Amino acid sequence: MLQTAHLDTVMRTLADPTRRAVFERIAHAREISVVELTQGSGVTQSAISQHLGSLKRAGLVRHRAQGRNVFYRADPKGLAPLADWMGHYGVFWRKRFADLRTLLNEIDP
Amino acid sequence: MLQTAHLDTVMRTLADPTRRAVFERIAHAREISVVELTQGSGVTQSAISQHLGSLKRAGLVRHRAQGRNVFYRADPKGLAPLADWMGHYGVFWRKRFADLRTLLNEIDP
DNA sequence: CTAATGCATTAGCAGTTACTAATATAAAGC
DNA sequence: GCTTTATATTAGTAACTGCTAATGCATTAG
Repeated sequence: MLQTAHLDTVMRTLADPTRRAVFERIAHAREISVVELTQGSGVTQSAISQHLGSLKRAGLVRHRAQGRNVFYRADPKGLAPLADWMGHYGVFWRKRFADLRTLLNEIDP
Repeated sequence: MLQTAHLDTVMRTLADPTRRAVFERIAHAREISVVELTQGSGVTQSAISQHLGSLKRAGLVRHRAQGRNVFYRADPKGLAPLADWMGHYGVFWRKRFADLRTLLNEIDP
């Protein structure tokens, strides 16, 4: 399934704490350059660039080149596979909860 | 942060497709034994057992021993850190996951 | 009791990954 | 022009991970 493959990519991409921190900084800033992301990250510019490549391939961020800078911004749609996956659990746990309530009401009306 | 450490564990645990598949099977069944989980999983019982250990440590599942069987069930609260994290992104998701978070906290198995 | 079953644990290994260092490219400043 | 700055890419490496095979330990079956 293509859907599942995409979820796989998103999950694996966000699983790494350093990369997730990069994503969070991008998401909280409207737009941010690679220099800024590198500063205070604790890793080299190379590492940041590689993480950005992963985030980009996962569809979690977009970028825009301006002069010798490249600005990154989060793509809200990128989290959709994860949101869908979690939403699914919300639905059926709600249903299970409802079933349990029904059962309890039948036992003790 | 302890919260962040927990999210880390949950994310890393669910990132592996095999392990996530195990979790999904557990969640969809009310209760399921290790034999059943092993059947049709494509991996050995040893692998399943190790995945169950990870899921347990991440707080995503609970278990109950009965005779020589061990039955696993999903702990809805285990997904709370993930729902919490996702709630920080976007208006649409914030509302969805605020509701889910409430639900997860209401359930006490 | 002995054999078989269910599950967990361990060791070892192959594949993956996150990192640094080095290098390439291109734009901006001098 | 030459130098500096911003980013990407590549190679190499140490650490991690998910797997199997082997083993141990209970519990049930015969």
